[in-house]
Amino acid sequence: MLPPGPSTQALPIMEDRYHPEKVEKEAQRFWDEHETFRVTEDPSREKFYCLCMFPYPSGQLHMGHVRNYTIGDVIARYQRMLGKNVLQPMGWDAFGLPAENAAVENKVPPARWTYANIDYMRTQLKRLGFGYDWSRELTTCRPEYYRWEQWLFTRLLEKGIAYKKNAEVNWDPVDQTVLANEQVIEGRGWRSGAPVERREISQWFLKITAYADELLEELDRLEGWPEAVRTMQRNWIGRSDGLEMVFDIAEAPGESIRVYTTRPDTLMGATFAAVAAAHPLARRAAAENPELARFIESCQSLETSEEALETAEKLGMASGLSAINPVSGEHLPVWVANFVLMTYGTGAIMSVPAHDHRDHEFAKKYGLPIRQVIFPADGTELDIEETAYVDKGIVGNSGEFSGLTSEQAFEAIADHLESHQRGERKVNYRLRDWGVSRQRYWGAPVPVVNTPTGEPVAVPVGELPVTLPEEIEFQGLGSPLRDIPEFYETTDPRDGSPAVRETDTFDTFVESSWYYARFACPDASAMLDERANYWLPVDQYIGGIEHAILHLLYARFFHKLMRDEGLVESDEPFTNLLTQGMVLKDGSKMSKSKGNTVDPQALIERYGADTVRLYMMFASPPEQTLEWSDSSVEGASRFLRKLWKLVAGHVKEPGAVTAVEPAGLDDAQRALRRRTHQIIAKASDDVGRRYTFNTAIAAVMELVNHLQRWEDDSRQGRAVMREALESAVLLLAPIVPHVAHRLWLALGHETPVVDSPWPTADDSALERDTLEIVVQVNGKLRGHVAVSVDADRGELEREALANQNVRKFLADKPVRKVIVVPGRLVNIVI
RNA sequence: GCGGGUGUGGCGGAAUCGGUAGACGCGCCAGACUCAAAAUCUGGUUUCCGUAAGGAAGUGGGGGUUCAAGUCCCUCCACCCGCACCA
Repeated sequence: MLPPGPSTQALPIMEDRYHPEKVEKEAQRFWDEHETFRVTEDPSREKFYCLCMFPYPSGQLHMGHVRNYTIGDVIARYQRMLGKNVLQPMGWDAFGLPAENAAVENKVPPARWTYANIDYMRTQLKRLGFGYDWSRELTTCRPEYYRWEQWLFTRLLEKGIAYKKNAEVNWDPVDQTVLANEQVIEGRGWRSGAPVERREISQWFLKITAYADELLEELDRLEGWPEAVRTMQRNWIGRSDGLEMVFDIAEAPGESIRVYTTRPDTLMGATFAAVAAAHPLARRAAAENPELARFIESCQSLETSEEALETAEKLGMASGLSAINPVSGEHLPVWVANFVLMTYGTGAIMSVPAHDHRDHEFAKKYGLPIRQVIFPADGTELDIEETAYVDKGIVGNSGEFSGLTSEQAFEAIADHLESHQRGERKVNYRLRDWGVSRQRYWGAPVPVVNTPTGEPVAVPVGELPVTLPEEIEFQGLGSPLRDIPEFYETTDPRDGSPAVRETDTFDTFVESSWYYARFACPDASAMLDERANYWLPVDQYIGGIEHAILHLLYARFFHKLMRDEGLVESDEPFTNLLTQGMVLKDGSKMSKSKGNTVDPQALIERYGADTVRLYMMFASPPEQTLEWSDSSVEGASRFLRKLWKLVAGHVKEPGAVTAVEPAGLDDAQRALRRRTHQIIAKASDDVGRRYTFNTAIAAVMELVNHLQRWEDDSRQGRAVMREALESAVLLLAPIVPHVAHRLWLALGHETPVVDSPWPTADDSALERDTLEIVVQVNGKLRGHVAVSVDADRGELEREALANQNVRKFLADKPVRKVIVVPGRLVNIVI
């Protein structure tokens, strides 16, 4: 009698041909009906939160989305097969400029356009079979979402983290509107074509710089992040440790400038000082110097962005004033220079041409002296007139500080100036506070009321959300909120006197900075509730490298804001980050403007979702760029047909299939079983640890190719075949879940494959009696020998020397040395 | 300029810890099936020499370490990404 097993049940009838559309509908209906991907918090189980960067609902999915979400779905389904409680949500980053542009073009309110896009893109995601918990879907343009960031903002206002200050915007003088950077094309307004002006207006900021150090330090601990992203963030934060010094102005007793340097050790090499054109001292000097005034004017009209700066020539003009070196008392001429930034440090620098490239270039151009005060520790002689020496070394020509190392001189000079109250150690950051207000309509309203005295007051919590009117006439000229009295007419919450509601909206990066947390508790009656601490941090975050800096930095910042508000316990939002590569065609990024896009929808309709998913995962590893190839998609489809046929043929054979009896296998059966388990081990490592899905798929393909030639229909022959087929289906299940669902049923299982455990390699199946060993002569491959696994070194050596082809090369030359790498090779050196 | 990365057949890619370079797929060539085509199956496919067995060369260029280098070190080149006067 046969032992009871899955094969004793009636098998569902299986068609000979693979019909992806039918199979996929069937699987998706099954998941829907069983609410397969709906999850709840379960402290008794290990959780896994897998998240892909949510899409902007631009109209339809593009290949980048498909790649991103396929990677995420494969990881989520794999983790589920490991038995974890897996959360994989999806939502919509729904505010943004394209909706406004589309509204102008199509005369449709941005809200309506956005919701229509969401509806269509949702069907596309569903068609691809991603295992999302749709009950948690969120849309950032809904008041029930953005009301909580408005709430947080009022808290930050109270804490002084949110504040108002003047900042520049792009102003279109013809359209009379503020332009986003993307709307400025070659310095002109995108619609009017008028040259864009810079205007200073009062705007809202979040004090991210208060968290600069924490954001920087924790990068070292984010070991699950790509080094490239961590480096980019480090550079973006740009911490520098230096000294801020006071230089008195010789011609104006009582006046001084503050100067920042990271190289106090070079102080005695300073031969002039330089200030930014916008520096108060420059303006003062210009008052009596029309030529200088003209120069300052010309600096300000210069393009301050793009390539203009890249090649900009260093220009400057002497101010006629001089600054006194606080250590030596030397008088240094003060120049106004276009390369000094008002926005960094103090807007004034000491210039040390000998040890700074910019100062060197400037000194050469204007004939200023160059004085070397740092010398290479190894005594190398330098031509300091030729090029600046910017490395650290030994200090010289510096009075009492001569002979010290750069590091010692830093400390000595800093101590000296601090003790005389002429300077202090100071840390500076490249990072600026985050300007969050936008003079745009399609965004979350900044929850503030502007009182007649000009003082902004937070909207009281009880009056939140401040809802954005959605049914509006949108012209694209300025924000329509300014034309809706029902929106802006309000009262001062403190005394009821008339006041004007803020019409600025938030930068859309605000919504995307905390959505990952809201997914944990999308219906919470607070910003977050205790469920957030079950799911957070996100175990695996997946998205494009283009978000390496801004989005990922802002989200980290928001996580800390929420932590300090007592909403989450963790310090960081994303434990592991995977940055997927771009999808290219003909060597360049797919884009509408280049006309090289491939529409995923057409592809899905033609081949089915599984083929598209398989191709995406097989074509290259996730972090690399993926070069699009139509014919390779064909290949993925071919493989699935082959697999289908193989399973169909196997289950059609009459008679039940027994379990494998390892002791009763012949050599060929043992070899097939070994291969199966080798591939389980390999694919598990590839999928689970390395995230190289392409090589996991290749391994399964190899197994399938082998199974195609398997003709042993004996009892054990069919048993090892069954085991191999089942393994292949399980290993592919996260990648091609629909066809795997169907094949798993056909193989007689009642538990759906999505809930079946990931296979594990059986060590005893991996054992073998003989090995093939490579024989080299002088490092060159000369032959193979089969040896028993327990052969010792001497035996290996004897076998190797006995090989015919090897002997041909040895001839009668003396063997100098034999290297034996057990289990691998023998190298004979002659 | 600074920082990071990549360079392997006709193409996408593999080679995980220094140990058989080119797995797997695409394409191409030949064959089987077919009236024919598609589909499918079988075999071949780095280059050069050779009917073959086999040999030589070969992982962007040059040099080095090692019994052994795509992998490690030095140097140069090309391309990609990020930052870009941050004192």
